[in-house]
Amino acid sequence: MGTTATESVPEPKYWQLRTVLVRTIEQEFHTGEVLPNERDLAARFGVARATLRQALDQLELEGRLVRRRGIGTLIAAPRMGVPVAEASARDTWRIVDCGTVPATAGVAAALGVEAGVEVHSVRRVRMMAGTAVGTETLYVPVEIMPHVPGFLAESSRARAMLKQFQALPIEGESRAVELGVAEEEQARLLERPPGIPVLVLTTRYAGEDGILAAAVSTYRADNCKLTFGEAGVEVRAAS
Amino acid sequence: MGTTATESVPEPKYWQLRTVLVRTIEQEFHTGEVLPNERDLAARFGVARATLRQALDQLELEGRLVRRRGIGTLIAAPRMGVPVAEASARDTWRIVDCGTVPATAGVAAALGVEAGVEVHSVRRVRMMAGTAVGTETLYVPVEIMPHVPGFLAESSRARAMLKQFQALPIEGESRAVELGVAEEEQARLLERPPGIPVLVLTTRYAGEDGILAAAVSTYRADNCKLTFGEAGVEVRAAS
DNA sequence: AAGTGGTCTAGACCACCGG
DNA sequence: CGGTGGTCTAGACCACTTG
Repeated sequence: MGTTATESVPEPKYWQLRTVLVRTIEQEFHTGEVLPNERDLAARFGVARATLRQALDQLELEGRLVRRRGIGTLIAAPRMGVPVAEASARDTWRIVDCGTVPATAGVAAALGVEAGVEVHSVRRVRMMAGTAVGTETLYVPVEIMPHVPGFLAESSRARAMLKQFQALPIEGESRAVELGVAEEEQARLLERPPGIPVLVLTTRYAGEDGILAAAVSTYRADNCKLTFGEAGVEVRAAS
Repeated sequence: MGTTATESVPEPKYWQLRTVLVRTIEQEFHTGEVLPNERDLAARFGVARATLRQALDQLELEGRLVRRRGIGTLIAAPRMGVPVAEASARDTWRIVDCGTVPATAGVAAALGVEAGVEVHSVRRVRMMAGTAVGTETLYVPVEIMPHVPGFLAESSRARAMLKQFQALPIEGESRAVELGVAEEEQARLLERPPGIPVLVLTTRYAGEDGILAAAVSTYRADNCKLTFGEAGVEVRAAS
């Protein structure tokens, strides 16, 4: 409603610039097209390159742009919808490794156990459209799954862990989503530099007597839109 | 900074700096404490202030720091868990305004109707611990709720709309979460400058014959962690 | 080799907060 | 007033991609 016309403090240049760029790319560019290079754009708008880059940073965070070193700045494709509900399709996941280690403080909190308790962990990468969109580490206390065979090759052991996990008497799940940045480990798995923004999804699997397992997933925030669909209510956005 | 000498591609300084700072603030600082000012920190680490700020930007995105103009940089409190399931507590919401307008392209897509169709909208701000943590705009096609009284004061009309919405025969909900930045409107409601990162939650309410309503919410990404099904056993087996 | 985005610097000025 | 973070500049060099 009446937005005050009086700006006691004029908006920063990079934000004005972003607004102009949003309009421009919505009206004059299509997915995959290349913007003029940063030096030209900065000159055209009469700002320093650093200021222009601040505006582009915003647009990249919104998923409107993709910047590729050595190539240029492109209009991004719409974000992929990544279903977070239980999925059967195992082939969209690639197992990375697994292990059995004492729980860190964070993991222990998610599992509702004491820090240091031994837990199994399986790390996977989620693939969509040929690219890595997310990582997941599943944690299950050894007490919950005591009979994981130890003599197998790592990939076989990981599969055994997942199979046992899927057989657990899970009664419910609770999830949380927050913003984070990819550290070295995740960044490598996502094939991106460290520091890229990610959506961090924490899932807790509850049984009758408490938490049976927990998973921490990171999804590329530039690429991905996490979807929580109730199976019956899926909407056909495709047309 | 004596780090590993041979990096095929040495990590950027700001990332190394972030790593150092993470360790420092985890070990030597508590919530609410104030870091040394940026100029001192930059000097201490032997980098330009802009580089130090790049590292602080990362930490702010992760919700570890809060920067206050004129005050300093503080260690942030842990993020608030914001339940996203249906809540009864209406008092945590503050109605802003409402209206009846043609659907924009985005809204139309969420509702599964054609752009331009008339829709009711109600805008609210979600308050937690005395601060605005999120905004929400609810959209319901006029066709679904044809009998909203038009002669009332705005606040009464908004309440009437919400009441009618809650009486709709909703059979299921599907949600999506993605990253965005707050534009002028949301930024004002959140009492923050434009451009702050937000988690954008899109909820679609489905009835038997299609989408009855949709809501677009934005939550401060620095502050908030969206939680789904906190109740522990809030299960909904798809059947 | 030429062109792109990514990083980094040194310095300046501004808006805000407190005493 | 002095101190803080926020913005902006002009320039430099690096890493990556393509021809």
